[in-house]
Amino acid sequence: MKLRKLFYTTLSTPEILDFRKTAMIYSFSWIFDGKNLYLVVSYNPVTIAKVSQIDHELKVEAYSEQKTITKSELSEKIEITLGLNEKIEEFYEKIREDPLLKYVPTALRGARLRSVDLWTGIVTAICQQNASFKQGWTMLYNLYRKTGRTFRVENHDVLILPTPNQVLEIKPDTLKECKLGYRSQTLVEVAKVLESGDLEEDPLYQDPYSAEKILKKIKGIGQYSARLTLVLSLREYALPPIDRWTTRLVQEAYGLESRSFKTVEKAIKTRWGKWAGLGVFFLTVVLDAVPLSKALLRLRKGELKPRADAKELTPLTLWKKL
DNA sequence: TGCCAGGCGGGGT
DNA sequence: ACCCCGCATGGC
Repeated sequence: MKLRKLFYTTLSTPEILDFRKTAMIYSFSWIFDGKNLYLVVSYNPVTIAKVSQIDHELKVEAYSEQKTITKSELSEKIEITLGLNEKIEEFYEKIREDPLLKYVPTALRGARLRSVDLWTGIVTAICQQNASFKQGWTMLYNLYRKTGRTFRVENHDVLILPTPNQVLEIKPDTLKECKLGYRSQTLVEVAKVLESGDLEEDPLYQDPYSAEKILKKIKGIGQYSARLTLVLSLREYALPPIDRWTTRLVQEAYGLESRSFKTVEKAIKTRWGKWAGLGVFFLTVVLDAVPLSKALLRLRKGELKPRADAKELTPLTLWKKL
């Protein structure tokens, strides 16, 4: 399906913005092509923004099945998606000397988190459960490729995930081909909940504690997945998603006696404050999301910058590989 | 082969 | 409250 161009607008950028890195991090090839970032702005009607940087502005072109969005609505959407209004210098101030994140303000200066919609966020989190980074991103890739829909923006194909309703229609064999294993049941659970309209979205946007509680009601969504979803889709950083990987790295870096959840959470909140969730996100980027044993070796050697030359699959090279 | 990986829920204390 | 186990699947 080819989308029609509606209009374009421009957006002024904050002083600290590295558009290229922001666009690259954890993006598949259909999201970033090396120059343009393709963002799903709406599912109904499907509307995609093509974003590129020209001098000190962002050029934002809207493509859609139907004209319903206005220039100001689009601008606001892009600002939120790219976190252009976040005072990232406050975060940098907190982590300037941090044993885990000290290179974020330099090596990744201006990189922001590219947020996604709630549904895409939950699906992403499910794929990260009890699997390596590589396996998790392969699962998500399979879902897009085998069950997603393609929309053409000029000469570029943009994939979007099936809607919850569409997930419930996928044949079991097709879902199995995506290699989610037992996680596919959770995917179906989430699709059912979103489709039923039972998910109370309002409290999700009010305080993070009730948001976490609401998401955890879904069978298969625990604390980690709930919090990761909040980070990825609502830019809610107060509650850090803590997994085995983060736990061990934080324990080692800060010399914690215990690696209990409470101890690790407290250490993270103390160091990174209200930016805790963003800190966990960037921790995976600076360590190229390598498996735990390798990550620990890198920490001991002080190799806490992402490898620019990486030939492997990393958060920064995903767009070239998948 | 066997074990582990950005978890999770259920059943045992 | 905790502790422990099984759960698909792929990679080593």
